[in-house]
Amino acid sequence: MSIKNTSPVRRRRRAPEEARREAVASARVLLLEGGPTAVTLAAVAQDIGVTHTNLIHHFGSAAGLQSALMGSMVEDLTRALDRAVARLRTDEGAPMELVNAVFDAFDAGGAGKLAAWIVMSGDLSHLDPVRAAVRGLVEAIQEKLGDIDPADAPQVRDAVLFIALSAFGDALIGPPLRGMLDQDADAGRRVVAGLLAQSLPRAAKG
Amino acid sequence: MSIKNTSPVRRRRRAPEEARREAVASARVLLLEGGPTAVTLAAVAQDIGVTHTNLIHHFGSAAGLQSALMGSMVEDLTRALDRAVARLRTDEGAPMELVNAVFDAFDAGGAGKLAAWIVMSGDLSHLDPVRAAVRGLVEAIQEKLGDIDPADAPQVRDAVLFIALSAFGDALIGPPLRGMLDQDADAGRRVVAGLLAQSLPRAAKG
DNA sequence: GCCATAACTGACATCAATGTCAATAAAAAA
DNA sequence: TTTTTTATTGACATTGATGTCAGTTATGGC
Repeated sequence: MSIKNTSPVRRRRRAPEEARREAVASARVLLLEGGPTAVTLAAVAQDIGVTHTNLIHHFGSAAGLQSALMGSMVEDLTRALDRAVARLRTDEGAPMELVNAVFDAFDAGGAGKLAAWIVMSGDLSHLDPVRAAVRGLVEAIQEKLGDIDPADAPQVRDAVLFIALSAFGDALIGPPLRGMLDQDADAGRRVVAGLLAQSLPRAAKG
Repeated sequence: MSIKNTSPVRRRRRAPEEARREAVASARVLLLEGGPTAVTLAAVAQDIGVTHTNLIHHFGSAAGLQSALMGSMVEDLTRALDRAVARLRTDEGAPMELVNAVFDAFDAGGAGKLAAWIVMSGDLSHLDPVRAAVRGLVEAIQEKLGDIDPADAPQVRDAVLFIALSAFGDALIGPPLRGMLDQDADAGRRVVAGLLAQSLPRAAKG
């Protein structure tokens, strides 16, 4: 007679939001450590201790997981930019503060690298939330400058474009490029802040 | 009795260098059109009309093909930077010329996107040839400025750093970012050139 | 012309990633 | 408690990318 040794396997069961949160967090680490190809269902599943089928259940597909990852990191980038805006609106921060905030936004959690991945993958729709944050940055700077000559308004947009391009570039190739030029880690920020101080239109401070 | 219908299949046979050149050219197009995941042995093989086994024969492995692609595009980037240096040494070019040259170098043939791919893939050794080109750029600018105060030397390195960061950033996210700010296609170059004119140390022109 | 070299191919084998499906177990609802 | 819902799993199937191998054909050197 065969003994049915059906020892009931204990399972942990998390709320769907928690399950998704855990998976996205793991996927983010994998992306930054091993690049885009490292983000696979199997890798994430093993990392957080579930089966890859479980991930498909929660995200629908591998593309769904990647999409959720993009959304999460774009959200973080947007939040970081919004924080920079808020700080700009309250403080009397020098240009260096603004530059640091934007550089940090692109650097923290590999947001810059992720943005590059999104661009290279082709679907730019994930970047939509960034648009509002960038425009908020423009408005905040304009307000901070007080009443500026309307003719100087384009300069603010130029400044934001320049800071964003530099911060993005720094997040991706900053380390190797600074190595080529024997520059320290803060060189990018320092240079950009210096240029910004020269170029931003002066205005009557509040 | 079976008739051996061995109609001899006609094959074309190229010199190995030509075969490699064709494959790398195809791989580059695939990379820029479809992103890193689009560069597969099967895709390249079908594109140039050979079998994927043939590519393995010439490049040893898929990684070998990717490495050759990286080498090819880094070579192009280096050449473009060297051309910018040469132009800088002969002409009386305005800052805008220099900025255009560097922006073009990162833009042409998707060099910037490829550099991002290399960085995200993790093996930075492929970027080694760029180091010499970047340093050459610094020296060329210093010569062009003539005898500058030695105390101003760091400013040249700073200038190269922010031009390179901006050009690289522009090559990757320039289009979508400019879209967010309602800027035209030349905005990035214009802003950087303007800042450059302000920041470079003045010196007695030859 | 003849032969050695190597460019080239087709037919496999392998592995990883994705996805399907039925069954199971945990939690909520009744 | 009983029922329903659903998070979770294991056992498949499928597809694509990579790689191996033996054999075939083109080309240069003799």
